[in-house]
Amino acid sequence: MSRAVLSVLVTALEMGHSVFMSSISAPRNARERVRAQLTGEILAVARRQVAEGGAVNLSLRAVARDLGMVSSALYRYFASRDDLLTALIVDAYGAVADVGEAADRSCKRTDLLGRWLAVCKAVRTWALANPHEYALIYGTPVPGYVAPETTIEPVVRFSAVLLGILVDARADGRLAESALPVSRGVVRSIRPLRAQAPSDLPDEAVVNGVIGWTHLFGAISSELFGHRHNVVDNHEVFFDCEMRRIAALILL
Amino acid sequence: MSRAVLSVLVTALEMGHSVFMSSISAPRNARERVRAQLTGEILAVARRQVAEGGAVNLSLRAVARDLGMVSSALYRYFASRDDLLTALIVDAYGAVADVGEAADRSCKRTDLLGRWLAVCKAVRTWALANPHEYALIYGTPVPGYVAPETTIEPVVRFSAVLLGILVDARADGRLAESALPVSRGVVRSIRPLRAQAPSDLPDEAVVNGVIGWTHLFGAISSELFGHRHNVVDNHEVFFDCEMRRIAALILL
DNA sequence: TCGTTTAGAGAGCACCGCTCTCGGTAGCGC
DNA sequence: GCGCTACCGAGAGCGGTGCTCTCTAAACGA
Repeated sequence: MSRAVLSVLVTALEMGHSVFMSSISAPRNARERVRAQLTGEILAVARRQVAEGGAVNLSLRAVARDLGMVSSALYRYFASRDDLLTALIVDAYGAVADVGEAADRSCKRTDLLGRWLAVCKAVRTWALANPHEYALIYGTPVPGYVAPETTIEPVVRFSAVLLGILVDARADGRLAESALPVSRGVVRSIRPLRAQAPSDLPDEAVVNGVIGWTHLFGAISSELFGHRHNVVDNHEVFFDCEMRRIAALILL
Repeated sequence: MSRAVLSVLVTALEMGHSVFMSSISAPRNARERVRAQLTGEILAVARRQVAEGGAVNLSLRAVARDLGMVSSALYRYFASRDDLLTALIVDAYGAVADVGEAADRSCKRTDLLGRWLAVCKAVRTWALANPHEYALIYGTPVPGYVAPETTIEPVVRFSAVLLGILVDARADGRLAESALPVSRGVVRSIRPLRAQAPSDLPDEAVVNGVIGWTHLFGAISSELFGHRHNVVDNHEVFFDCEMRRIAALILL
């Protein structure tokens, strides 16, 4: 998927376009303009409802009522409740990528640890502020649900942030090397990511990147989903500590 | 909560007793025996339904139909759908504790790395075999849901397994020590767990224990919830690798 | 201006969780 | 052994859900 195509997709989403039912091109006439407008309003109301009561409590009928229309009319814009939820999921992925990129950019390129910690902190802060949207992404997936292609772009964007730190660390000779060798089997197991990562990035760095990424979302989920009840009582302090320890595994 | 009380609770649950609506004592007469029996059947059917379609698709009416009774009759046994789900959640916590304990026991006491890896592998295997029950625990919590006291016991049991490994490592002088000091703030942040852990266990070991625990469930959730799509393609191999790397952070 | 596309309203279907009432019965104390 | 009572299951019903289908009216392109 080319960068140009991606940006069109993103633009369409930002304008409130549903990628699922309407065309991706910009509104050409009044009808399409009002359609885009209403699609955006539906998404906004749905987003607010999810923010307030979680995905379980998202009701098409309630959204319709809120907008002063009848529930069946909503189906002109979203084919199903799942479709509406999917749009919100794509949004949430985008938000995570946004805050991650912003945090990374706010640091000096050479401050590798600072960049890593800033990204972690930014994602956690966003998750705390938007717990239900976080849960949309990292909570229980809907049984039988398959993530649409549209989620690929923001996910790639976020992983690019982490990979960027690793690439710069490599350039500065600051990649950590473990005593544990990376076996051929492990190298093969990460082939999908390997294919997207710069080829001069050592396998070990890629492995450690996945570990860091896993721990980041593991720690946030742990806190947000209540699994640190009776374990940790100052989540922020502990989070900083653990992300530093994970960083020590990756960076010198 | 004393050990004796705990074992009574566990026994009651194993017999299919609902801790929520019926008394905890063993059935004293025929009436209570048949009640316990039916409660167990309800739980079994509900468990199967969750296993097949996830928690979202658990329907009281469907459970009732399956048992040849009318839906309202179910409310004699469980006050609400949430109550029924809660019973299943407690069950799932218990299952995790069970497989963890069994895996730990199957290893030589001095084989610390082996014990850690065995526990991790056992939990992952259970999660793969029972994905929806895993999601019941580590997926999105129901908004407004507060875990009942009953979940404490199995959670403590599982954490005792991990702490046991740390305690034995300490005894054998095989606790890893990081270059990163554990600040006073961090020590304070883990006070709740500190209070339950053996007091001679160093703070750093407790911190690392939480990190290991976090990564274990982070990695399993990552795999099970599909976040390693296009990243890892041999999950088992990578899981083994990452849990070894996390172990290196904890054990010598 | 005329045919076509599109949007919204409304009724309705099948399901859901949950409540309440009512009649029958099984187990209890006496 | 008998009567009382606690309990249990059935049934109807309420308000809610997602989703479908049909109908009318309005906006559009030609």
